[in-house]
Amino acid sequence: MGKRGEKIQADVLAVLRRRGGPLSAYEVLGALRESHPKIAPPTIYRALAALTERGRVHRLESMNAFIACQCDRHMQASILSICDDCGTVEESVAPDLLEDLSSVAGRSGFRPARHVIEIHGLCASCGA
Amino acid sequence: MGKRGEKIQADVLAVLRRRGGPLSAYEVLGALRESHPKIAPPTIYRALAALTERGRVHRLESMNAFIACQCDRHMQASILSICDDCGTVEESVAPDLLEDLSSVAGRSGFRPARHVIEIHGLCASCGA
DNA sequence: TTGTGTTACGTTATAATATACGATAACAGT
DNA sequence: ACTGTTATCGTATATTATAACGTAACACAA
Repeated sequence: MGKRGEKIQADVLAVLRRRGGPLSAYEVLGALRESHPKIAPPTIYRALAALTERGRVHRLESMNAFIACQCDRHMQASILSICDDCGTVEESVAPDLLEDLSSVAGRSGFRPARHVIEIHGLCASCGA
Repeated sequence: MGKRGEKIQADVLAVLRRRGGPLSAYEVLGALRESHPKIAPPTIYRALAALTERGRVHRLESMNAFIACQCDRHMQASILSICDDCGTVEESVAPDLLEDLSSVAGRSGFRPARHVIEIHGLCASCGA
Protein backbone atom coordinates (compact mmCIF):
# COMPACT_ATOMS: atom_id res chain seq x y z
CA MET A 1 0.00 0.00 0.00
CA GLY A 2 1.91 3.04 -1.24
CA LYS A 3 1.49 6.65 -0.19
CA ARG A 4 -0.58 7.70 -3.14
CA GLY A 5 -3.30 5.23 -2.36
CA GLU A 6 -3.41 6.18 1.28
CA LYS A 7 -3.85 9.83 0.50
CA ILE A 8 -6.80 9.15 -1.73
CA GLN A 9 -8.35 6.84 0.80
CA ALA A 10 -8.10 9.55 3.43
CA ASP A 11 -9.73 12.04 1.10
CA VAL A 12 -12.54 9.64 0.24
CA LEU A 13 -13.17 8.94 3.89
CA ALA A 14 -13.18 12.65 4.67
CA VAL A 15 -15.82 13.26 2.01
CA LEU A 16 -18.01 10.46 3.32
CA ARG A 17 -17.70 11.72 6.87
CA ARG A 18 -18.38 15.31 5.92
CA ARG A 19 -21.58 14.36 4.12
CA GLY A 20 -22.67 11.90 6.77
CA GLY A 21 -25.18 10.07 4.60
CA PRO A 22 -24.84 7.48 1.83
CA LEU A 23 -23.04 8.57 -1.30
CA SER A 24 -22.68 6.78 -4.62
CA ALA A 25 -19.17 6.15 -5.89
CA TYR A 26 -19.75 8.81 -8.52
CA GLU A 27 -20.86 11.36 -5.97
CA VAL A 28 -17.60 10.74 -4.14
CA LEU A 29 -15.82 11.08 -7.45
CA GLY A 30 -17.48 14.41 -8.08
CA ALA A 31 -16.46 15.70 -4.67
CA LEU A 32 -12.85 14.59 -5.12
CA ARG A 33 -12.56 16.17 -8.54
CA GLU A 34 -12.41 19.55 -6.86
CA SER A 35 -9.04 18.70 -5.41
CA HIS A 36 -7.87 16.00 -7.86
CA PRO A 37 -9.26 17.10 -11.22
CA LYS A 38 -8.05 14.10 -13.17
CA ILE A 39 -9.22 11.34 -10.88
CA ALA A 40 -11.00 8.40 -12.55
CA PRO A 41 -13.64 5.90 -11.42
CA PRO A 42 -11.32 2.94 -10.80
CA THR A 43 -9.32 4.97 -8.33
CA ILE A 44 -12.43 5.72 -6.32
CA TYR A 45 -13.61 2.15 -6.42
CA ARG A 46 -10.21 0.96 -5.25
CA ALA A 47 -10.14 3.40 -2.38
CA LEU A 48 -13.66 2.42 -1.40
CA ALA A 49 -12.76 -1.26 -1.56
CA ALA A 50 -9.74 -0.74 0.68
CA LEU A 51 -11.74 1.31 3.17
CA THR A 52 -14.53 -1.23 3.17
CA GLU A 53 -12.03 -3.99 3.78
CA ARG A 54 -10.73 -2.12 6.80
CA GLY A 55 -14.23 -1.50 8.08
CA ARG A 56 -13.99 2.28 7.80
CA VAL A 57 -16.70 2.40 5.21
CA HIS A 58 -19.77 0.26 4.66
CA ARG A 59 -21.21 -0.54 1.34
CA LEU A 60 -24.98 -0.37 1.11
CA GLU A 61 -25.56 -3.26 -1.24
CA SER A 62 -29.22 -2.54 -1.74
CA MET A 63 -28.50 1.05 -2.81
CA ASN A 64 -25.15 0.81 -4.53
CA ALA A 65 -23.85 3.42 -2.15
CA PHE A 66 -21.26 3.90 0.55
CA ILE A 67 -21.27 5.39 4.00
CA ALA A 68 -18.60 6.09 6.58
CA CYS A 69 -18.66 3.75 9.55
CA GLN A 70 -20.42 5.58 12.35
CA CYS A 71 -19.35 3.46 15.25
CA ASP A 72 -15.98 2.41 16.56
CA ARG A 73 -16.47 -1.30 16.11
CA HIS A 74 -14.85 -1.12 12.74
CA MET A 75 -14.60 -4.82 12.15
CA GLN A 76 -18.07 -5.87 13.24
CA ALA A 77 -20.68 -6.69 10.65
CA SER A 78 -23.29 -4.00 11.04
CA ILE A 79 -27.02 -3.88 10.79
CA LEU A 80 -27.86 -0.93 8.61
CA SER A 81 -31.27 0.66 8.92
CA ILE A 82 -32.04 2.77 5.92
CA CYS A 83 -34.82 5.35 5.90
CA ASP A 84 -36.47 5.23 2.48
CA ASP A 85 -37.86 8.69 3.02
CA CYS A 86 -34.98 10.89 4.17
CA GLY A 87 -32.11 8.56 3.35
CA THR A 88 -30.46 8.53 6.74
CA VAL A 89 -28.73 5.35 7.74
CA GLU A 90 -28.36 4.09 11.25
CA GLU A 91 -25.85 1.50 12.23
CA SER A 92 -26.31 -1.10 14.95
CA VAL A 93 -24.23 -3.97 16.15
CA ALA A 94 -25.71 -7.13 17.63
CA PRO A 95 -23.18 -9.91 17.95
CA ASP A 96 -25.76 -12.38 19.25
CA LEU A 97 -27.95 -11.86 16.25
CA LEU A 98 -25.02 -12.42 13.98
CA GLU A 99 -24.31 -15.68 15.71
CA ASP A 100 -27.89 -16.81 15.30
CA LEU A 101 -27.82 -15.85 11.67
CA SER A 102 -24.63 -17.79 11.11
CA SER A 103 -26.06 -20.83 12.77
CA VAL A 104 -29.22 -20.71 10.68
CA ALA A 105 -27.15 -20.51 7.52
CA GLY A 106 -24.77 -23.12 8.89
CA ARG A 107 -27.46 -25.73 9.41
CA SER A 108 -26.61 -27.22 6.04
CA GLY A 109 -22.85 -26.92 6.40
CA PHE A 110 -22.57 -23.44 4.95
CA ARG A 111 -19.56 -21.50 6.23
CA PRO A 112 -20.42 -17.78 6.53
CA ALA A 113 -17.76 -15.22 5.75
CA ARG A 114 -19.53 -11.95 5.25
CA HIS A 115 -22.94 -10.76 6.37
CA VAL A 116 -25.09 -8.28 4.53
CA ILE A 117 -27.92 -7.03 6.71
CA GLU A 118 -29.89 -4.03 5.56
CA ILE A 119 -33.29 -2.99 6.72
CA HIS A 120 -35.37 -0.57 4.73
CA GLY A 121 -38.14 1.36 6.36
CA LEU A 122 -38.91 4.70 7.96
CA CYS A 123 -36.84 6.39 10.61
CA ALA A 124 -38.39 7.74 13.78
CA SER A 125 -38.96 11.25 12.47
CA CYS A 126 -40.22 10.24 9.02
CA GLY A 127 -42.48 7.52 10.38
CA ALA A 128 -44.21 9.79 12.85
CA MET B 1 -52.19 -6.39 -14.79
CA GLY B 2 -52.96 -7.30 -18.39
CA LYS B 3 -52.32 -10.55 -20.16
CA ARG B 4 -49.18 -9.47 -21.97
CA GLY B 5 -47.32 -8.80 -18.77
CA GLU B 6 -48.40 -12.03 -17.18
CA LYS B 7 -47.07 -14.05 -20.08
CA ILE B 8 -43.68 -12.45 -19.84
CA GLN B 9 -43.59 -12.88 -16.10
CA ALA B 10 -44.31 -16.57 -16.53
CA ASP B 11 -41.52 -16.88 -19.08
CA VAL B 12 -39.06 -15.04 -16.84
CA LEU B 13 -39.94 -17.24 -13.92
CA ALA B 14 -39.57 -20.35 -16.07
CA VAL B 15 -36.08 -19.29 -17.13
CA LEU B 16 -35.04 -18.64 -13.53
CA ARG B 17 -36.42 -21.96 -12.41
CA ARG B 18 -34.82 -23.88 -15.25
CA ARG B 19 -31.39 -22.44 -14.46
CA GLY B 20 -31.79 -22.81 -10.73
CA GLY B 21 -29.04 -20.37 -9.80
CA PRO B 22 -28.78 -16.59 -9.77
CA LEU B 23 -29.07 -14.82 -13.10
CA SER B 24 -28.51 -11.20 -13.98
CA ALA B 25 -31.35 -9.31 -15.61
CA TYR B 26 -29.42 -9.35 -18.85
CA GLU B 27 -28.90 -13.09 -18.71
CA VAL B 28 -32.65 -13.46 -18.39
CA LEU B 29 -33.02 -11.06 -21.28
CA GLY B 30 -30.69 -13.18 -23.40
CA ALA B 31 -32.65 -16.31 -22.64
CA LEU B 32 -35.96 -14.68 -23.47
CA ARG B 33 -34.73 -13.29 -26.75
CA GLU B 34 -34.92 -16.79 -28.18
CA SER B 35 -38.69 -16.70 -27.94
CA HIS B 36 -39.26 -12.92 -27.96
CA PRO B 37 -36.57 -11.53 -30.25
CA LYS B 38 -37.46 -7.88 -29.75
CA ILE B 39 -37.75 -7.77 -25.98
CA ALA B 40 -36.05 -4.84 -24.24
CA PRO B 41 -34.49 -4.31 -20.79
CA PRO B 42 -37.34 -2.38 -19.18
CA THR B 43 -39.74 -5.23 -19.92
CA ILE B 44 -37.46 -7.64 -18.10
CA TYR B 45 -36.97 -5.30 -15.19
CA ARG B 46 -40.69 -4.78 -14.89
CA ALA B 47 -41.40 -8.50 -14.93
CA LEU B 48 -38.69 -9.07 -12.33
CA ALA B 49 -40.08 -6.30 -10.17
CA ALA B 50 -43.58 -7.77 -10.30
CA LEU B 51 -42.31 -11.27 -9.52
CA THR B 52 -40.21 -9.94 -6.67
CA GLU B 53 -43.18 -8.09 -5.29
CA ARG B 54 -45.18 -11.30 -5.30
CA GLY B 55 -42.33 -13.17 -3.64
CA ARG B 56 -41.80 -15.53 -6.56
CA VAL B 57 -38.34 -14.21 -7.19
CA HIS B 58 -35.71 -12.84 -4.86
CA ARG B 59 -33.29 -10.16 -5.76
CA LEU B 60 -29.74 -10.72 -4.59
CA GLU B 61 -28.84 -7.15 -3.73
CA SER B 62 -25.18 -7.90 -3.18
CA MET B 63 -24.82 -9.48 -6.62
CA ASN B 64 -27.29 -7.55 -8.76
CA ALA B 65 -28.90 -10.83 -9.67
CA PHE B 66 -32.20 -12.65 -9.35
CA ILE B 67 -33.22 -16.13 -8.34
CA ALA B 68 -36.49 -18.04 -8.27
CA CYS B 69 -37.93 -18.52 -4.80
CA GLN B 70 -37.05 -22.01 -3.73
CA CYS B 71 -39.50 -22.45 -0.90
CA ASP B 72 -43.23 -22.10 -0.66
CA ARG B 73 -43.27 -19.32 1.89
CA HIS B 74 -43.44 -16.79 -0.86
CA MET B 75 -44.10 -13.82 1.28
CA GLN B 76 -41.51 -14.37 4.01
CA ALA B 77 -38.30 -12.40 4.00
CA SER B 78 -35.60 -14.95 3.32
CA ILE B 79 -32.09 -15.43 4.49
CA LEU B 80 -30.02 -16.07 1.41
CA SER B 81 -26.74 -17.95 1.76
CA ILE B 82 -24.55 -17.39 -1.26
CA CYS B 83 -21.59 -19.61 -2.02
CA ASP B 84 -18.82 -17.37 -3.36
CA ASP B 85 -17.17 -20.37 -4.97
CA CYS B 86 -19.86 -22.21 -6.92
CA GLY B 87 -22.57 -19.56 -6.85
CA THR B 88 -25.32 -21.69 -5.41
CA VAL B 89 -27.82 -19.93 -3.21
CA GLU B 90 -29.68 -21.47 -0.35
CA GLU B 91 -32.78 -19.99 1.13
CA SER B 92 -33.81 -20.18 4.77
CA VAL B 93 -36.65 -18.71 6.74
CA ALA B 94 -36.39 -17.79 10.40
CA PRO B 95 -39.27 -15.66 11.60
CA ASP B 96 -37.84 -15.32 15.10
CA LEU B 97 -34.62 -13.92 13.77
CA LEU B 98 -36.52 -11.44 11.68
CA GLU B 99 -38.36 -10.31 14.77
CA ASP B 100 -35.14 -9.82 16.66
CA LEU B 101 -33.68 -7.91 13.79
CA SER B 102 -36.69 -5.65 13.62
CA SER B 103 -36.51 -4.98 17.30
CA VAL B 104 -32.82 -4.11 17.16
CA ALA B 105 -33.50 -1.68 14.34
CA GLY B 106 -36.60 -0.45 16.13
CA ARG B 107 -34.76 0.55 19.28
CA SER B 108 -34.52 4.09 18.00
CA GLY B 109 -38.02 4.23 16.59
CA PHE B 110 -37.17 2.92 13.17
CA ARG B 111 -40.09 1.18 11.43
CA PRO B 112 -38.83 -1.73 9.32
CA ALA B 113 -40.52 -2.49 6.03
CA ARG B 114 -38.16 -4.71 4.05
CA HIS B 115 -35.30 -6.90 5.19
CA VAL B 116 -32.25 -7.68 3.12
CA ILE B 117 -30.28 -10.54 4.60
CA GLU B 118 -27.54 -12.12 2.53
CA ILE B 119 -24.69 -14.21 3.78
CA HIS B 120 -21.64 -14.80 1.64
CA GLY B 121 -19.39 -17.73 2.33
CA LEU B 122 -18.73 -21.28 1.21
CA CYS B 123 -21.34 -23.98 0.82
CA ALA B 124 -20.88 -27.41 2.37
CA SER B 125 -19.27 -28.97 -0.67
CA CYS B 126 -17.00 -26.05 -1.56
CA GLY B 127 -15.91 -25.51 2.04
CA ALA B 128 -14.86 -29.09 2.58
C1' DT C 1 -70.56 1.21 -31.89
C1' DT C 2 -67.93 5.13 -30.73
C1' DG C 3 -65.66 8.13 -27.57
C1' DT C 4 -63.01 8.87 -23.35
C1' DG C 5 -60.43 8.08 -19.29
C1' DT C 6 -57.25 5.05 -17.10
C1' DT C 7 -53.74 1.83 -16.71
C1' DA C 8 -50.36 -1.13 -18.29
C1' DC C 9 -47.08 -2.03 -21.95
C1' DG C 10 -43.40 -1.35 -25.37
C1' DT C 11 -39.35 1.09 -27.26
C1' DT C 12 -35.67 4.25 -27.64
C1' DA C 13 -32.28 6.44 -25.72
C1' DT C 14 -29.42 7.30 -22.06
C1' DA C 15 -28.05 7.30 -17.22
C1' DA C 16 -25.67 5.13 -13.48
C1' DT C 17 -22.62 1.67 -11.80
C1' DA C 18 -18.46 -1.10 -12.30
C1' DT C 19 -14.24 -3.33 -14.04
C1' DA C 20 -10.70 -5.44 -17.58
C1' DC C 21 -6.62 -4.38 -19.09
C1' DG C 22 -2.52 -2.22 -20.76
C1' DA C 23 0.50 1.74 -19.29
C1' DT C 24 3.11 3.85 -15.75
C1' DA C 25 5.43 4.75 -11.53
C1' DA C 26 7.74 3.27 -7.23
C1' DC C 27 11.11 0.91 -5.11
C1' DA C 28 14.33 -2.99 -3.63
C1' DG C 29 18.29 -5.44 -4.82
C1' DT C 30 22.12 -5.57 -7.51
C1' DA D 1 22.10 3.47 -12.95
C1' DC D 2 19.77 -1.00 -14.37
C1' DT D 3 16.38 -4.53 -13.81
C1' DG D 4 12.75 -7.18 -11.88
C1' DT D 5 8.79 -6.98 -9.10
C1' DT D 6 4.77 -4.98 -7.31
C1' DA D 7 1.37 -1.65 -6.78
C1' DT D 8 -1.05 2.13 -8.86
C1' DC D 9 -3.06 4.66 -12.65
C1' DG D 10 -6.38 5.94 -16.22
C1' DT D 11 -8.61 4.68 -20.75
C1' DA D 12 -11.96 2.48 -22.58
C1' DT D 13 -15.68 -0.31 -22.27
C1' DA D 14 -18.78 -3.55 -20.00
C1' DT D 15 -22.74 -4.10 -17.15
C1' DT D 16 -26.81 -2.73 -14.78
C1' DA D 17 -30.88 0.22 -14.63
C1' DT D 18 -34.38 3.67 -15.72
C1' DA D 19 -36.47 8.13 -17.64
C1' DA D 20 -39.40 9.54 -21.01
C1' DC D 21 -42.84 9.10 -24.04
C1' DG D 22 -45.81 6.94 -27.46
C1' DT D 23 -49.08 3.04 -28.06
C1' DA D 24 -52.27 -0.61 -27.05
C1' DA D 25 -55.74 -2.63 -24.04
C1' DC D 26 -59.60 -2.42 -21.36
C1' DA D 27 -63.80 -0.39 -18.78
C1' DC D 28 -67.56 2.06 -19.08
C1' DA D 29 -70.79 5.84 -20.60
C1' DA D 30 -73.24 7.89 -24.20
